[in-house]
Parts: sequence; structure tokens; C-alpha cells
Amino acid sequence: MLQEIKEQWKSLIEEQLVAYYKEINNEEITLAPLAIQVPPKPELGDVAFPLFAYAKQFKMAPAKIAQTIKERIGNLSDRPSGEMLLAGPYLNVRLDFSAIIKGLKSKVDLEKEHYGNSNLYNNKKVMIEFSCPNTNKPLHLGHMRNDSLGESVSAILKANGADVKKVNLINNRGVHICKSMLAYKKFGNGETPESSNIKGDHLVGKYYVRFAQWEKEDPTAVDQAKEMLVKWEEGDVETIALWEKMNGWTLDGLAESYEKTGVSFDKYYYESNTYKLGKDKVLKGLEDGVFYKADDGSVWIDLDDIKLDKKVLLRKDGTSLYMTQDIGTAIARHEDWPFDSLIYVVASEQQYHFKVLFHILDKLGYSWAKDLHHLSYGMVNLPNGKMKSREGTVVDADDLFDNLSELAKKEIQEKERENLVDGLDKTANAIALGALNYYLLQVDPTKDMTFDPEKSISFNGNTGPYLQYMGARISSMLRKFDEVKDDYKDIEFDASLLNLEEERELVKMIANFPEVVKKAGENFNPSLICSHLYDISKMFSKWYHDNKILMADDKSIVVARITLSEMVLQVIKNSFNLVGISYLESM
RNA sequence: GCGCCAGUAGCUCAGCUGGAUAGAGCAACUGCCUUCUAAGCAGUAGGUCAUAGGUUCGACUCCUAUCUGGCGUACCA
Repeated sequence: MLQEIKEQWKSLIEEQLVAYYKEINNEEITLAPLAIQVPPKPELGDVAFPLFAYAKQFKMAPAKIAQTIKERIGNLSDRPSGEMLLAGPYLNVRLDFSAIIKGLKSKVDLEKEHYGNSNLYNNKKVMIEFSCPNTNKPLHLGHMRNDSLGESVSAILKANGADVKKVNLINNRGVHICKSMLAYKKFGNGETPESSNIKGDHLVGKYYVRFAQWEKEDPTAVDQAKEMLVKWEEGDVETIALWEKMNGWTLDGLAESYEKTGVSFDKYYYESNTYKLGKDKVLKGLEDGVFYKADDGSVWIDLDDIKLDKKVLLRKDGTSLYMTQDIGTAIARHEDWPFDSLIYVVASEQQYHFKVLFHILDKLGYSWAKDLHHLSYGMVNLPNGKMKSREGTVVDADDLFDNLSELAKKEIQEKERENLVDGLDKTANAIALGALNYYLLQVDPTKDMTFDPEKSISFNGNTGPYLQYMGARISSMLRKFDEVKDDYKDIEFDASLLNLEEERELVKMIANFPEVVKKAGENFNPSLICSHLYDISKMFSKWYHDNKILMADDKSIVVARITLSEMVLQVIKNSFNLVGISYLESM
């Protein structure tokens, strides 16, 4: 709606430019397409058309061109609605909003929770892999960024029409897994999550750390872990039994964490199930001459054709590696569910790995290798650098969440809103999660980010709770309106009453929402939703503060403003769904 | 060494694919609760957009070089 009118103005101005040029030079001209921009200040209008680009061809100052075109269009009897404003070299238009608002209202009313959705990925089957924990330790902040991104991008892709399948890959085999097993075997004394009262993933993590200590004392430790892996791949009964027990502990613990943080999957893959397929495919590739065998028996690929070095695919002892497993997993997935696209949400440090993986799959002759995409996200660092488990600087996911929830709870109690809220713990958890997700998604996914445990996640300012608070205030107001609704039965919605600057801005942001969703979908970028969400909330807050809505003197104005508030709330709710923030009716 | 990425206010981040006076939040200071939730609103202060060149009517944005930092280049994942 808004977009169409902008386009109409654009075409008209382009038309007039051509006509004007012909008039003064008596020849045809082809012009570069006119740029459509948004003026920096609302009082400058709603759309801006910069005319710099034509100065050379016209041999005329852009301001002069703008003025002339404005006059020419002014003389036309038939032109799109809106008022032209001259701002030096810019020809701006202040749009007539009543028609736009009406159209927008019926669209939002009709589409409700689907408002903003696009058909960008209609009929596309998109598989998205994220989280992918090791079964040797609990989740930390890095995983949380991964999980937030995975969930959010999934929701955004769905909103853009895709058929999305969320998959997890449990990294439950390899030397590192054997490390915690070995340490447990040596130092565990039969301890269990029940006997120690430690959450399973944390208990296993304890032995992973224990291994690191032992490794320093005993130089044969790593070799022992490697031997264990060989035994594991041979199916040694005792090793497998221990492995199953400890994996079970971790997975139970992880399931609990996922549940708490709103993370879920349509399907789980386990490397223990796919590595063999990977191995087979590598051996097949060896037969077909795609790979080669070194003297010691290890299998390699030469990556000279993509200007990289060589990469090992099977160890000399025959066991498989990360790459081998990922080859098998990808193939298994495409067989299970032939996707149009598979997105791997994995940290940027693994860019090389995926470049090579995609290349290998292509070499093996899988045509869908070109549909694989690595959504590479930046690291989460601490103020003094990287998180290091050995130095105990890892920010544990469970601890972080619990701390935030506790803070939220205190805040509710301090405000004496315990009884006004829909369950103290429930609300506190929702606030903690909203704060966390918004914090992690606000930043451009591709960029590294810094997390300061002391002060990073707050509940004031540009934060999740701020947004939830705006939602709750609108919700509260609408409830109050609902009680007296009958008094307004006969009042019709009059869009022309919404002509304050803030109201026009809110309308523009509502109208713009679908484009934001689409762009976020194109770029796999939830931060775009976040900033739009913050902008509209902030604008609403200012408007709400400065103007009476429910208490406005004129009944027609009440209806107009309530209607606008409803639209804003719908956009806020729909945005929440895309970035993992729960909508709270009261907080 | 080579490859990829980044450098914007004291701190954490935006900056719409080259346009108007570079914006938010936090922290600091100042106002505003007999009015729809003060987890709020408004204001003050804070910038040589790492540096130097180049392209252009116009550069935080594009190009080149330099400096700084991160990551990768494992028979770890």
C-alpha cells in the first residue's frame, strides 16, 4: 500500500525528468533509475527523491531540477495523493495517510498473527541444523547464541513461507567423548546424577575437566583415550555400556535446559549413527579415485582445485573424524527429507570446515551440495577475551538463566506486582528468556560480540524486558478499553484523526513490517527484527507518554488511537514470535 | 607465512547495500509519578567513524596500503 504510492511518485518524477529534458534539449534521454529514500527527519516528509544524479546530464544544479520538477508536477491535474516538499536537491513527498491507514487496518485485522509474513520461501523445504552439543559438557553462552539464532531463523523462515525442519546433531562420539568416560572410569567411584545430586550434563562435564587435569600428570592419558575410541568403534561391550550411561546423563540434562529456554527440534541426529555411512562414502570415494590413500593408511582429499591444502578423512587407525561424520550426516539427511536447502548454524571458526565439506559432497557427485549453506555466526567473548573452560571462565547456560530469572523475580516483588502477574516463576522465567534472546539476537549474527557477566543483561533500556513491558502496557490498556467498549459501539474509526507526527511514524513502521520480515528472511538476520521492534516500541512509548489514549477527550479520538494501539501490539506480538520473546499480558 | 572477518561516543551495539546535521542503550548529570503499569518519558554532556591515500557532485559505507585485534590453516570437534 505505502510501497505502491511511493512507486507511483517515483514513476511520475522519472517521467517528468525525461519530458523536461526533451523540452530543453530537444532529444531523448535515458536516465538512471530514481532512488527512493527515507528523509532523516519526519518533518521533511515521508519519502525522499534525491536528484543529485541528474545534475551532470541536465547541466543544472540538483536543487534547480527539484524545483522545476515540483512545479511541473504541481501543474498536473492527475497525480498520486500526497504533498510535495522541496528540500534543496531533494524532492520529498508527505503522503496522505488516511487511505493508507484504512487499508493497513483491514490487512492487520485480517491477517492477525500472520501479518508480516511473506511468500519468499513458499514451497521450499529448508532444513536447519543448530545447537549440536557435545555430550561431554553442559551448554554455555556460546551454545545459547547458537540456539537463539537457530530458533529465531527457523521462525523467520517459516514466516517467509518455508517448510522448516529443525534438526540437532548430537556430537556423541570421538576422542573428546572418550576423555570424560576415561576420567569417570578412573576417578568416578560410581557416582551418578542421583547420588551426587548434580544435573547429568554438569556431572559429565566435571569429568571432562578432570581429564584435563589428569592429562597434565600422565602423558599417556591422550593415548588411552584414543585406544578407547578404537574399542568403541569395534563395539566393545563394556565401553559401549559406559558410553550409553554417560550419554544418557548428558542428554537428560540438555533436554532440561532446552525445555527451559524454549528450544526444540523436529529431529535428532546422532553422530554415532551417521559416522559409519560417512566412512562408507569415503571408502567408496577412494575406490572412485576422488580421494587417495597415504602410505600409513590414512585417507585424504587434495583440495588444490579450490586452492586449499590437503585434508584427512580417515585416520591411519581407520577411525573417522569430524569431517567423515558430517559427510555421512548430510547424506543421511538428504535421504530422509530431500531438502531444497540445508542451513548449518555453526560458529565462524568453522568456515573452513564447511567450505571443505561442501566441496567434498560436490566431488562425490551430490547435486544438492550447492544447496548447503553455512550460517556462520560470531564468537561470544568475555571482556578479557575468549571463554576458556580450563580457566573456568565459561559462562554456564543454566547458571546464567537461573540468575536472570532470580533477578526478574526480585524486580517483580519489589514492584509489588506478584499478584498482578500470571504466576511469579512463570513470568520471571519469561522475562529472563526474553532478556537473553533479545540480547543475543540484537547483534548482527556474523559479528563477534562481547558479553560482560557483570552488566550485560539488564532489564532497562534497549532490552527484552523493555519490549515486553511495552506489550504489557498496551495489553493492559486494551483490557480497560474492552470493559467500556459498549460506550463506543456507535463510533466509527476515523483514520484522519491520526495525524500527529508520532502516529504517522507508527503507521509507517506497521506498514514497513512485512518488508523487515522479508529482509530478515533473505539475510538470515534476526537483528533486523530486533531493531524494528525496538523502534516501534520506543515510538509507541513516547506517543503513549505524551498523549491520552483511553482518556482522550473526544470519543472518536479514543477509537482512532485504540485502533492504532491494537495494530502496534499485533506487530509487537508477531515480532516477539520471531525473536524468542514471550508476550506477557502483565508484568 | 597464507586465508577469512572486524575496528563507529568511556562501555555494548545500530547505521537501511554511496546521500541531508553519524544514531540508540548503558554508565554520568538534570527534570517528570493525585493522569491509561516510572521495567517509563524528556533533556545535558560525550565522535578526527583505526590511520593514510584514491574513486565520486557526494564516502562510516566502495578501492588500495598500513596499523591493531579475532578466527582459521589439526590424524580435536
